[in-house]
Amino acid sequence: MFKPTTIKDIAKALNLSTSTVSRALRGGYEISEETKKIVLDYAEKVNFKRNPIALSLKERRSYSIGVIVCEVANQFFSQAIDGIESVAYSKGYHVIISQTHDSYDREVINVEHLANRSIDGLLVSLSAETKDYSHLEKLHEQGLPIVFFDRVLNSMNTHKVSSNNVKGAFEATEFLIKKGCKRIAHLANASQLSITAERQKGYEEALKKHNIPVDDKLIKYCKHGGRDKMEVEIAVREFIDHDPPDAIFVASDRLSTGCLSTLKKYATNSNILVAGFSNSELVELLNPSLSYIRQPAFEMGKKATEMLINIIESKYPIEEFESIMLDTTLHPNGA
Amino acid sequence: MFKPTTIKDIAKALNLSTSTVSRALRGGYEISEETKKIVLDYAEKVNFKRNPIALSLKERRSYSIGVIVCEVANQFFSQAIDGIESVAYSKGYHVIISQTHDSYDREVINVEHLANRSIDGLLVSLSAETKDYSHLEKLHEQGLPIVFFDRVLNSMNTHKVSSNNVKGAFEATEFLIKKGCKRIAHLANASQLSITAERQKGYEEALKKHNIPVDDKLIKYCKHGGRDKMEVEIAVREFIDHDPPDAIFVASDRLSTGCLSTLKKYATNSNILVAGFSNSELVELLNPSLSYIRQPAFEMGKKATEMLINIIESKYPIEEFESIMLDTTLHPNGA
DNA sequence: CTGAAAGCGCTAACAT
DNA sequence: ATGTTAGCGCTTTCAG
Repeated sequence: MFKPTTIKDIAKALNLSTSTVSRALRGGYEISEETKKIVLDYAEKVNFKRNPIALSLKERRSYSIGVIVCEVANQFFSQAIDGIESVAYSKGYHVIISQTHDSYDREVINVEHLANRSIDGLLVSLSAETKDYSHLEKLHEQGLPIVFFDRVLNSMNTHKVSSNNVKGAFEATEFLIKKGCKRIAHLANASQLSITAERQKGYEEALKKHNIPVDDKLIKYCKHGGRDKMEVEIAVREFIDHDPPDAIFVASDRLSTGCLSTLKKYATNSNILVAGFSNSELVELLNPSLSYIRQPAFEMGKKATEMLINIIESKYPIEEFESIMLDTTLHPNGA
Repeated sequence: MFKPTTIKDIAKALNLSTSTVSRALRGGYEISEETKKIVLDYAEKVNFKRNPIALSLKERRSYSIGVIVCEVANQFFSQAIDGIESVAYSKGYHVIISQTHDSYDREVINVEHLANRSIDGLLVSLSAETKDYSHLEKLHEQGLPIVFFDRVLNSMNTHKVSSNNVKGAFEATEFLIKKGCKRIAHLANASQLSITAERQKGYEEALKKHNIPVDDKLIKYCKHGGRDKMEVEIAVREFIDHDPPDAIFVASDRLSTGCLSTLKKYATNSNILVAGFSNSELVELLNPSLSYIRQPAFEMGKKATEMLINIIESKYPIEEFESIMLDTTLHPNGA
């Protein structure tokens, strides 16, 4: 069995008390250099590691933070996670990742699970299906630090990090307009998500600026965020099957690729331009091609984590919360 | 601050002893139905959750397993992780994911970190850079259960799960040959990886079967597994810059896409066929197109996790270890 | 059927 | 400078 050396083992072997060993190990100034050296050398020799579980129990904190995302396979989220880890590790925190696959049920289960694991704080990007927020609100009221990123819950009073979705969507839509498109459809994510409303706003503002009427029939929502491939295919086919648009503005990564697949399958020579949010590294290789809006995912992950650790380590309850917004970049592509 | 209810709180509130509460909570048969009901109801009411950290300390195990992969953004690994989670969750284990980004240093740090977090077992796919295995061997000798998947360490006596790389590579190479290709290059991963040797073996066997000589100049290794984009670009350009091959067989996911990018950039109309390992869901949309070998990633994750939990929960030390091999599937594509 | 007490590994008053 | 002790939350003998 896996039975690591404990402080007690060392104390016994060296004929010292556990507290002396403990203090020597953490370099307490009250311990003589001599003893310190003996202890340190011996600890080294037997490959001693303090048991973080015991520590957590004592300190009532685990030095780990939980992350709730829809899926790590999505490049936006894996890049954000890299950002999260970079900050967390440097401050001595462990990161526990949990995927909802855009399912509300999984989100509830995972949040509970993480809370049970005594995490010190939670980084959340909501699942596409989530409409009821009580699982998060309950924990927040109990004092668990929570920071939202990307898909935020506006009604909760805490730090939030997102990209400037309105502006990003506006730029992409205007780009399509300047390419000469008049009928621009919008393939959107689940309607209750913060990003959905924001991106739709940018889309509509661009249309209005250029005197193109907003047509509700040209807007479709995918309530499972594209987790179900068929829902994307159905939505796109409704666009193209009669009176097709000359462009589609797509609101998120998984939807963008789903949209391209459908176009490739059912509208091979259609010349429909597509612009959409995507952080995939493969975008440049795609055909049909995709003009894409890229979010500063790594940066967002970093910022959110810094904010979270600030709350966790703050001596006093925080009253003032920030909402940070980072700019996206548009990458034109294709004909 | 975040201070959950404890068993002690309940005991006090109900005027019982902590042991009675503890037993009632876990349905101990020695407790009267009446008391049990009172305790359960009250626990429900105050939203009591047992503290898993205290439990871990007591039981000397954490019901969590660590996973070491190079990166979650790689679809092969994210699919494998889904498989891992599906088994782990159903058996009551938590999954802690850790990325090496194919760096040896990160691998060492992460392994130590996980071991310190008192995980009950470790699932490992080696980083491309790793040549020294003492960080893993040390833990294994101390009794930590370890199961390898995909990039296995053959010299360690434990369970292993991989796909049938020799066969997969053979089929892909033979497919290229049957397409009429004669000069088939091989873009390989770091030479010390198990998968590299196996896939090269399949490649060479296919060539030999069809009486094509193996040419060392047509084989290039990427020692950072493509983490450094330039290394892929350099390798591919060496292939194509003079006397280009008519096909390239690529040994892994990141390399496959890197190879396509380079071809798109420097050999747009070359007609070089590419076949490679990839579990990306975007493959069908790529241009240039890629014939791909797909690994049963989800299945591999499941199997590896089942094996790991078997070791963890086994009453007796395990002596007989298995090496499972799963079949890949070839998906022809393009002209 | 219920309670008291010890112990998991570690730290931190509080002695000495 | 070092030792003793209590306690973090929970389970589990051992008593009653």
